[in-house]
Amino acid sequence: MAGKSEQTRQLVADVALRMFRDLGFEKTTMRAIAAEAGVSVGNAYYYFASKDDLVHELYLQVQAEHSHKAAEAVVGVKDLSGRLKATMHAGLDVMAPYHRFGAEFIATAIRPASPVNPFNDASTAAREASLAIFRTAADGASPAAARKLRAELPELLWLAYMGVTLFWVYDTSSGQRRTRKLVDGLAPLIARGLSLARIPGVSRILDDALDLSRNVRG
Amino acid sequence: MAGKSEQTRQLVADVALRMFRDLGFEKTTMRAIAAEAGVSVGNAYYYFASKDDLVHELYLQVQAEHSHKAAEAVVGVKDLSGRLKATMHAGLDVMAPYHRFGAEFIATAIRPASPVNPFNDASTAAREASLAIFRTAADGASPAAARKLRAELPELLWLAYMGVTLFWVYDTSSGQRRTRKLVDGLAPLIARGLSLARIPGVSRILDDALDLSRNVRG
DNA sequence: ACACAAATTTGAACATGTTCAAAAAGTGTG
DNA sequence: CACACTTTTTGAACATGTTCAAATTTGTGT
Repeated sequence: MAGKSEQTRQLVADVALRMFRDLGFEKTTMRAIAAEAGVSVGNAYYYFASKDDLVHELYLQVQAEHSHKAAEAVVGVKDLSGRLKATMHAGLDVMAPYHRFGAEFIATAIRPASPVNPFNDASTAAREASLAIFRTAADGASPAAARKLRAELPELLWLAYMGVTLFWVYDTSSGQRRTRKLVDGLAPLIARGLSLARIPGVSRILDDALDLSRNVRG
Repeated sequence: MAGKSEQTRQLVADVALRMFRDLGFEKTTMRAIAAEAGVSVGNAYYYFASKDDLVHELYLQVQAEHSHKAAEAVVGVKDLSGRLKATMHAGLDVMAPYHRFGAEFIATAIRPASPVNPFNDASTAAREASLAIFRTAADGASPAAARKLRAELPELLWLAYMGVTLFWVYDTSSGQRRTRKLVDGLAPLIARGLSLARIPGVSRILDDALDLSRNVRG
C-alpha cells in the first residue's frame, strides 16, 4: 500500500491538531499525541521534526481555511471596507477554536527560526499564501486605491491583520467580541484613510513613507 | 550579615545576564548559571521562580538603562523628531549586546502569562516605566502636538518603538544598521504626520480612530 | 552558650522535547 | 522463495526547566 506512510503522518497530524484545540499547547505533549495516535514517540518525530512543526501544520490548515472562507465572504462585496471586514472576520472565525492556544502559537511563530514565522525568509510560501488573501480583498475593491498605494496595499492590510491577531490573542472578552468591534471599526477607518492619499499634504508624507519602507527592506 | 541573601540573588542575576549576553538564551541553561555562580540549581530557583524571571530581570535592567540614556540624549533637543530619534537610538544602543538573544526575548515576552509581557495587566509597572520614557520625549517637544493627540501621543510613540524593536529583532544587517535607518526615517515621518492632524479631512478620521481606540480598550 | 525557628541551600527526582541505534516491516530482484 | 536494500517503527537515553523534601546555615530570645 503506497499511502501507508501518508496515513500515519495524517493520523499524527489529526490527533495533534485536535489535542491542540481541546487541551492547549502545553498539555498536548508529544508523548500524549503518540499515545493517542497509537504510535511511538519516535515515530511522530519521523514525520514531524519538532513540536513546532506540528504547529506549522496547524498554521497551514488555518490559513487554507481562512483563504477559502474569505474568498466566499467577499463575493459581491464591492467596497474595500466591506471586503476587509469580511476577510478579517473570516480569519477570526477560523482561529476561534484555538484562542486559548493562540498565545503559545504567537510565541512560537515569532521566533525567527520557527518554520511558522511569517517574516522569515524560509517561510516565504506560507507568507505569500497569507498575503494572497489580502490581495484578493484589495484588488477586488472599487473604487480602487490611489495608484501609488496599489502595490503595497495588500501588504499593509496584511500587516493590519497581524496587529488584529495580536490584539485577539490578548482579548479575554467573551467570544473575543472586542476584537470583532475592532475589526468593525478599523476596516472603514482604513478605507477612509486611504482616500486621504489624494490630499497634497498627506501625499507628500506618504511618498516619503513608501520610500522609507522600500529603502529599509532591501 | 543582612545583605547575604541579596548578595546571592545579585550574583545569580549578574551571572545569568552576562551569560545571556555572551551565549544567548538557550545555551544559558539553569545548570550552567548555577555552576558558574557557584550555587546549586535549587538555590537559583529560590530567588528566581523561573528562567523567564531572569529574563524579566534583564528587561528591568535594559529598561532602566534606556530610561537613563534617553533622558540624557534628549537634553537640549527641542523638536519631536529629534527627541524621538534620540530616544529610539538610545534604546537600540542599550539592546545591542543582546541582539542574538532578542528573538528569544520577544518570544518569551509575548506570552500573556510572561512577567515580561508589556501588554499584560500584571506588569503594569514595567509598562508604565517604558511609557514614561516616551512621555518624556513627547512632553518636552516644541511645538507641541495637536491638543487632542497629546494624551495618547506617548502611547503611540511607545507602540511605534515596539514595532521598531520587532524590526530590530529580525534585522540581520551588520550592526543592525537597517534598523538605524528606519529610526532616522521614521522619526521625522511621525513628527510631520502629527502636524497633519490639523487638516480637516484628516482630523475627522483621527477623531474616529481615537474613539475606536478608547472604545475597544475598555 | 543554648534551644528553637526562620531563612537559605542542596541535590535528587520528575516531566517534557528531542535524538538515535536497533528492530521490524516493506519492496524489489535473482 | 531467499536475499539485499529501503522505509518505517520502536523505546530507551539525553538535556533541560522545574519541584521539593531534607540538610544546613543564620538569626533570635533566654
